[in-house]
Amino acid sequence: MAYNFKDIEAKWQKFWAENKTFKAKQPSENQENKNPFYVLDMFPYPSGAGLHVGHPLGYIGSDIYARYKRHKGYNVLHPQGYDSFGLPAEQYAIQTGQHPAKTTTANIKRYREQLDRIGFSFDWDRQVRTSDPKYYRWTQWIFIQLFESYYDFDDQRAQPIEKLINRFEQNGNSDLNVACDEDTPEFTAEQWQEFTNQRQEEILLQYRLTYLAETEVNWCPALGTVLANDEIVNGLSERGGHAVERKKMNQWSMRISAYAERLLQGLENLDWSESIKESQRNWIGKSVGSQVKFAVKNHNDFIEVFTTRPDTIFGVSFMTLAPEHDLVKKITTPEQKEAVDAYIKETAKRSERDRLADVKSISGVFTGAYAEHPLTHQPIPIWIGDYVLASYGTGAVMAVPCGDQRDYDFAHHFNIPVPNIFKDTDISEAAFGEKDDTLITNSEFLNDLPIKQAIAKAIEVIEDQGIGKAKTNYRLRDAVFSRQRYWGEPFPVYYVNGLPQMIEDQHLPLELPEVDEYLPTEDGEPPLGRAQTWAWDTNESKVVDNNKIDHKTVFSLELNTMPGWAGSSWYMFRYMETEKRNEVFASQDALDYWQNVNLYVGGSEHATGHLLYSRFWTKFLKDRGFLKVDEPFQRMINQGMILGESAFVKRGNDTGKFYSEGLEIAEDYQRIHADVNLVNTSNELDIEGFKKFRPEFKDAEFITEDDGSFKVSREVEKMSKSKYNVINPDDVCDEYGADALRLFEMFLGPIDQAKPWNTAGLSGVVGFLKKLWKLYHQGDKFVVTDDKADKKALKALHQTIKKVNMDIEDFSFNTSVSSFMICVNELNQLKCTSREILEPLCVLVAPFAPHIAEELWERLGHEGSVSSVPYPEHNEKYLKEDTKTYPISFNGKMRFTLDLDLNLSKDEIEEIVMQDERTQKQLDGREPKKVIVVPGKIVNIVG
RNA sequence: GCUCGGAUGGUGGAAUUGGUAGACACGUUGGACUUAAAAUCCAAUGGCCGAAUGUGGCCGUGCGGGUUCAAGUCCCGCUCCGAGUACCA
Repeated sequence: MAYNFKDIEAKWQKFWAENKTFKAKQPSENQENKNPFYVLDMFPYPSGAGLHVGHPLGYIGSDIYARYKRHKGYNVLHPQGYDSFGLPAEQYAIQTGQHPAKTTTANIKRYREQLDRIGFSFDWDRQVRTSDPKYYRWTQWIFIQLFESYYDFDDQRAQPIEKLINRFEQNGNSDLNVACDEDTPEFTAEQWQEFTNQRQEEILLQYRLTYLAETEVNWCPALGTVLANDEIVNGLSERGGHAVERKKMNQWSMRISAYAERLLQGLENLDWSESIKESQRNWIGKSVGSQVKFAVKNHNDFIEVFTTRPDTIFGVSFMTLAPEHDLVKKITTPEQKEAVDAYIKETAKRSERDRLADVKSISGVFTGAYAEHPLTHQPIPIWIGDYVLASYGTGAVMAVPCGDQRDYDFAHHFNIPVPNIFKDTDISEAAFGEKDDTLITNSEFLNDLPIKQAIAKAIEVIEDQGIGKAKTNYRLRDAVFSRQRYWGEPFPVYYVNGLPQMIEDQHLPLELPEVDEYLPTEDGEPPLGRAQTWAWDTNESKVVDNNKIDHKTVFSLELNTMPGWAGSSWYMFRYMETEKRNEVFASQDALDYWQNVNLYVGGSEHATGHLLYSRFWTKFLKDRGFLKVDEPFQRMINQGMILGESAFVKRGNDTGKFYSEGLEIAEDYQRIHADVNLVNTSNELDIEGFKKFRPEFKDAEFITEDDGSFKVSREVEKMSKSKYNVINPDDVCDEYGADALRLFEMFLGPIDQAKPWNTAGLSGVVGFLKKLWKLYHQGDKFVVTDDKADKKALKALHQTIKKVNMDIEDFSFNTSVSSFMICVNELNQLKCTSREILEPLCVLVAPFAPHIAEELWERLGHEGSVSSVPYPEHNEKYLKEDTKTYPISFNGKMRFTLDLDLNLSKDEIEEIVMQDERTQKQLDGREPKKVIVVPGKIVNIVG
């Protein structure tokens, strides 16, 4: 019987679904007392385009691992769900008027169908959707917990806000070491008691882990909305090409900066790639230095700067403020006002990224004001420049042009003096780069000190004189948490006298209201501003019509929604719960049992977003006693992207004719994407199909090769709908089967690398599956014998077992597939039919190609699924070699090989090699200088 | 710009982590089977040169240097490509 993947795959997918083969057991159901193991994929955003072959790459890898762990006797939790809030659904809603919930549901259905065809061992009973009110009820709940908490640096943990209020009442806030806004005023216990309730609430907001603050956004006046950086192309909005400017808005923020140190330290114990950990380290950006105050002349103000190089303080020749810095307006002199205002207006048009990336154009304006150097008391001109960002550090720098290239360039550009404070150095061409042994000069008490000591001394003096203090700074900024969007979680917040109030836990979820359109309102309010029924009745504890707002018992609700990362920051814990999802985000015994994700698989592009926010929320939930674990993802594997092989046709600019790739073309031409589904493996285009593919090509003329074929050129690009290079996994499953798709995706290369998809290569794994099937069959008959296995066959099998076990642990699946091929080729050659070989082989391939394995397992006479059968383990006795083919090298170049007994000593090997006539021939009479013998590896003769 | 990756035959990639570069596949070429095609099987396949039923030589892992008996692998300096860059997910 021929290998019929269609019937086999449908049969076993049905079997798995009906028998709930991959259901993970909760602790109470876990009679066999298996150890838990949690394998998780980063859940997908269900886009309208559906899955392409790039998406399942990581899922296949994690599925192999999950199946492997089941074979190893673990109770495996391997769930899947959807990150179903997001911009694309909202964009689509704006264009079509369709409710995003509707399109999202349809997209999810399509995703599910596609996923089901690939044979994943997901426990679908546990799926989550972030846009489901039953789910986001708990996202809102976590938000409230954050609101009700502050961070204590002495305890290194979050604490309930009541504890802080208590401390205010006892001692005021002067001797607290807790996270708060920079500009929080000091007060005594007496003052606190005398503050109005309103004032107290305002102060508490400066401590809460989620708080309201003015933050900058990309505002598009024409669209009346805030844009993501993604929606801005070359400084203009992607939709409509309108101008975009930076604008301050009052928004919710998350005080993630309080966790900077713990997020940094926690990386040490994670089994993640060093590169991702390094990215997070750099993102958190810890730097040690000092904060210094510069008084502004003729004003009662100070400019605070942070510097990692306080030793260079005598090299300061100007200061630069971010154009958005609060002091700018205040200190600018009347003469400079016009220039400063114009400059601020110009910078408002540039994104932060543009400002940082552009190091070539130097721009800035003098404010007319001077600061006083805190040590020399000399006047220092204060400039503004867009290379300084308001959101980083204090938004101001003390410029030391002799030591910092940007300051150096700025000084030269504006003819500002560049005093040199580095002894015996040349700064005529460029700023001086740091060297440890350099001495400081022209710096009073720092003279002739090397840099390290000068830094220490400078901090000492700065602290003594009360002009600053040692400080550790982090680049990590608090995360803006408000979005002016419809399709996100509503905040469980209403406003009384402009102050936020939380809706009580028992009244959650606060569900998204209906709106007539998904656009902002006329006066620039977020889409929720369109809702007619969006007010909170505190007596009834429910949402009521806006016209009932009386600011006494009925108040307006928050109009912003939460960002995409809200729901994805805690979903890994939701999967742990099955029964009590309405009562808790996850129950304690489930959390205790599953702990955290043992293996997380997803893209490295989330390095500093999702992966940092999830760690933050996990730490917070642990601090407040809701979790026992400090980290969400213990081990992580990052899959690379699968790229598409785009096809291009050449179209003449003048004649509009299409030319086959090999032809000489007289006129200028354009390269146009052709749908890759219209091109065969020999790069020949289906001309008729192409004419139908886009109506405007209907009557086009095609100039073919001499043999009548029309060829396209190929180029590797990102797989995307707009490039017409998308390969749909459904099509691959239809034509070759899910097992072939799974094997091929793994065979393509290392899971963590980007690599192009090439459908032609599929025939390799299809051939393998056929050969595997053939091993168990003779003609139409299933034939497996109880014959004693051949020694060679045992060796082939056990080599493969050893290799595959190692490979799975290392996530090196491409080499596993290779070794399966080698093994099957060998067994076919040996005409092996022995059960002793074929039964373990079947289990061995099961995680990779589960459908064919289940079928063969059944044919081998077993009942039930192969998926929990113990995984084969290799036996060294079948692998033992007693000889080794030694490469014999001369000066590092291999000249011939020699089979030698592995038990030979170094000297014996050397003797045999030297006696070999080929050695004498190579040496050609020369006397070797040295003979290097590495037993079991190599012989190298030097001379 | 900054941060993090990557680069090996015509193609995807392998190389026990410093020890025979190119495993395994795809593709190509030749052959077997066939009226023919598909499927299947067999053989060859990094480049150049030399041989001509001898198994030999040179070059070769993005580029330029270095360390070493030995470098795809380690070090220094570049080039190009990809990802992230704080409101895409």
